[in-house]
Amino acid sequence: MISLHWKENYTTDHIGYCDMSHSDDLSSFELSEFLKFDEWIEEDDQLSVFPAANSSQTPVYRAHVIGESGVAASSHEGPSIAIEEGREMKEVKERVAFKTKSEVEILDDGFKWRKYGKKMVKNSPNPRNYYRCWVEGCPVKKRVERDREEQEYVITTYEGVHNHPTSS
DNA sequence: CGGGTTTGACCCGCGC
DNA sequence: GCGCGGGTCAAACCCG
Repeated sequence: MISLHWKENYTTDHIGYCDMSHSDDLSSFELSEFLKFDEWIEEDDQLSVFPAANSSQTPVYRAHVIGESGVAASSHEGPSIAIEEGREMKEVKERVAFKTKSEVEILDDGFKWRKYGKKMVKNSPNPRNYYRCWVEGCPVKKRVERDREEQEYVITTYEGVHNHPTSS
């Protein structure tokens, strides 16, 4: 039913990010299918699903999991959105966060990003970087910061949905 | 010279 | 109303 696969240029060092292809009802798939792929995801974390920007014909959705542990303190808001086949997607401010084990903070996720800000966050020795999607008219933004207590992890927060296919 | 990045200023919502 | 924290702007800066 649900098959998961890592983006091919990611190694097993990277967690919490994957594409998901499906056959039937998206709103009722088992969260537990996800769990075995990611030790960070908690049982009661919310799952949000939205169409991945890709040019293929088969319906491919990108899924992220958001939970208390992965959300920057001030930005927590329920991202829950259910998508039904053939239904128009609801207009919501989509905001998803995931955590990646990595030494570098520049993770190639298939999109081009343009940095527009940097900020020191309170109670953290690490700066937070702000990026906007490079494509004209695309509303997507992302924040990248290193986890406060687990320095080997990078927290990336996406906001919005790409309105174009991935370049590169 | 041109584009993206840097970096301090600015702005805005919120709690006191 | 004011100060603080977080997000954004934009002019200077950097590097090809």
